[in-house]
Amino acid sequence: MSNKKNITIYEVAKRAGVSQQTVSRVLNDHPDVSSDTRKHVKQIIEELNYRPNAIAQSLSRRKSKLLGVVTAGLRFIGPSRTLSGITSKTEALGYGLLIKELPQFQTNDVQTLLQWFQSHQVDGIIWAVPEIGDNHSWLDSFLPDLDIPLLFLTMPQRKDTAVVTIDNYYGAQLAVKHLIECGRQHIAHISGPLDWWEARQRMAGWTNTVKQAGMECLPQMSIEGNWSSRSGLIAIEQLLAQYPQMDAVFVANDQMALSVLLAANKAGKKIPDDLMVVGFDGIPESEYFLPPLTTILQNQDLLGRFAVTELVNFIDRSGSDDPVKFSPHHSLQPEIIIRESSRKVEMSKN
Amino acid sequence: MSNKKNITIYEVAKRAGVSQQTVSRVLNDHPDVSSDTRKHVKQIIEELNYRPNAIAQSLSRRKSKLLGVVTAGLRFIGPSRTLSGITSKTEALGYGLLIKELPQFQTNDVQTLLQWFQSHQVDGIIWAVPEIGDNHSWLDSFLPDLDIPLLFLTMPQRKDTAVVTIDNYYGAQLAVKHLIECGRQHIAHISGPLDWWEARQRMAGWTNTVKQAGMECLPQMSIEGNWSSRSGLIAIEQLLAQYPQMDAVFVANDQMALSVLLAANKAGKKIPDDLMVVGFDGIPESEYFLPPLTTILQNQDLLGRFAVTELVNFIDRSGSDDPVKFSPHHSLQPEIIIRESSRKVEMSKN
DNA sequence: TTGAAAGCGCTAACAA
DNA sequence: TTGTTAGCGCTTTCAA
Repeated sequence: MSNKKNITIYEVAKRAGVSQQTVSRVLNDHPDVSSDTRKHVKQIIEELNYRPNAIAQSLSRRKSKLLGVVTAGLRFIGPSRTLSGITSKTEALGYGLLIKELPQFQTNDVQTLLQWFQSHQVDGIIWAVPEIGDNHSWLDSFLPDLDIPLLFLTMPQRKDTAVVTIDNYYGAQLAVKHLIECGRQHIAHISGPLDWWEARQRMAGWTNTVKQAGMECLPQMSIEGNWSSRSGLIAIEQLLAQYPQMDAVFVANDQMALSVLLAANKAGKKIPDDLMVVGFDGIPESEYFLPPLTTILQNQDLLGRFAVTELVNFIDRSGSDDPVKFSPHHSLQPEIIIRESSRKVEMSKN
Repeated sequence: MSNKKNITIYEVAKRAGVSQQTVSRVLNDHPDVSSDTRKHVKQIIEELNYRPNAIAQSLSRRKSKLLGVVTAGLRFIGPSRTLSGITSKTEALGYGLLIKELPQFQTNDVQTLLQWFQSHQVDGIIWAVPEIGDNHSWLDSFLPDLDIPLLFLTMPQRKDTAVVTIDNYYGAQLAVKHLIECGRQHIAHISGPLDWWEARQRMAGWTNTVKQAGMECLPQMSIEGNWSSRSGLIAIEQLLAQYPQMDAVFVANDQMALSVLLAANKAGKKIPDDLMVVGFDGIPESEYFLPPLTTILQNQDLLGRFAVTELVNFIDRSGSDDPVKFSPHHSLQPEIIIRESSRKVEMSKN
């Protein structure tokens, strides 16, 4: 039972025999305080176990030292890893974090959301919802008169917009080039849902790399999944039927790749000999799939951390001199982890 | 560029030709406003697109309509699913959410954290970090003089403390009973790290259920893992060596079960015929393991939602009459999902 | 039904 | 180096 009423800066001032302003100065490490006074005030603060009221500070400073983050799909591992990166970097830079998770990836209530953050005086916002369909179409209408810096994750480069993303196109290239190096000639693709920008990027990486290698790239060589293991299962079965020459498949995420492994096995296909499989994401479990899965590792934690750094840098700068334009575009490169599902088969003949 | 200065309640009042107090009454649906005035003011608010400053409201009301959540390990699927439940229920109940993720499950900076939340005037806190080792030992010292309701997730029942958890003991019982019903006699266990309360509960459920069935329960029948697939691999290999009679294994999470499947397969054990495997968690991928995994489904999303409901209920009540004691204890029951990894073998003989 | 004044706990501007 | 006086934008008395 802490019966003490809320201790304020006035209590401290009274006890210390100084004005509340002096206490405020001590709190904010203002230089104009004699070291004796400072020491004394600090001691009183300690004794009273006083902590400044952050709400009052925010109101007065018109700065909250709070960031806002909008996310979606935390039940999936990707978004939550990104969030984890965001939380840790936010903390490290001395900010707090206000979080909103959209119930869907698509929402028509953007304005309310933005206003909520605004009314809470957040110093910056990270929009960590990937571009799907036209779920970013509101940008044109709302972005111009938002006076809070807003940084987007996982969407295409865009004029006057700050974006940090992972290079999915490059990741797909890595996957396909690896399969080609392994001598595969008929590389199929199971894509993510193609209204997702990321899925389209991965597919484009596949398409172009295959073509550039002078290999055929036909419609029956790819099937659209929806990221779930179940959809991967359906896709691989269809692929097995409609594209029997297939000797490798680049799957747009590890969950789908998991069931590809399973179905191929059931269909009597040996992996990697008959069919090589490469996934995407680099989830920890992929190392223990049967067989262990070659995959493209995207460091989503880093993505989140990077986004926060970028945003806070801007916030700090913008306080000073000229209003810098805030529209960097960065894209982080994933890397390939080669495992048994695509281990080069020994060429015993040549 | 929104050149308009921040619109305040005064602007609205001036434009509407009323006092700021009247505007405030309209904002808060106070009854004492004539419906004409109300309508008029609302219209002005609309025209100006005015939104009250939440910070100022918090300061004045001494209530923030914000909840705080402390989490850890968001890179794992469990904590993030719980968080997801928390975000959605928080939103649904009209609250905002301030989040802190601990860098480790163990922290010695609890006081700072609590004070941070306190200084931000949160109306309640959810401590969503599972009990590991003595990472909750601070409870005795700090809890008494915290004047914010605090609700814990995933720790043992405790006097004068609000706890919501999943019944891990019961879940383990479900798993083992199922294996016994399938006729298995030598049921081993791969546990989680035993400094985790949840891991101990699951192990206790295994131990007692095995014993109650009149079966032996020896030290060499269980091995401690650390939740990772890698540790599951090591554990099953050791188990295979030191407990060859084993005809079933209850694994404390699905990640470890994944590599059990893999290793058993490599060792020439047929699943489920030679070895039945039951996991814990019910991750979506488990349906696509090879073979599909029987597992104990714990609904962590629900856990999060439930916690928020409980907390907000208390907050709302506590405003009213007598200071109700806040120390409910609830435990949610998991359920079993039976799949191929433990499908009852046909008894052709009897 | 409405308004004026005070205050929430702090910071900022100006004096002293 | 310190203190005084105003706010920050709202809600809460208390009058009218």
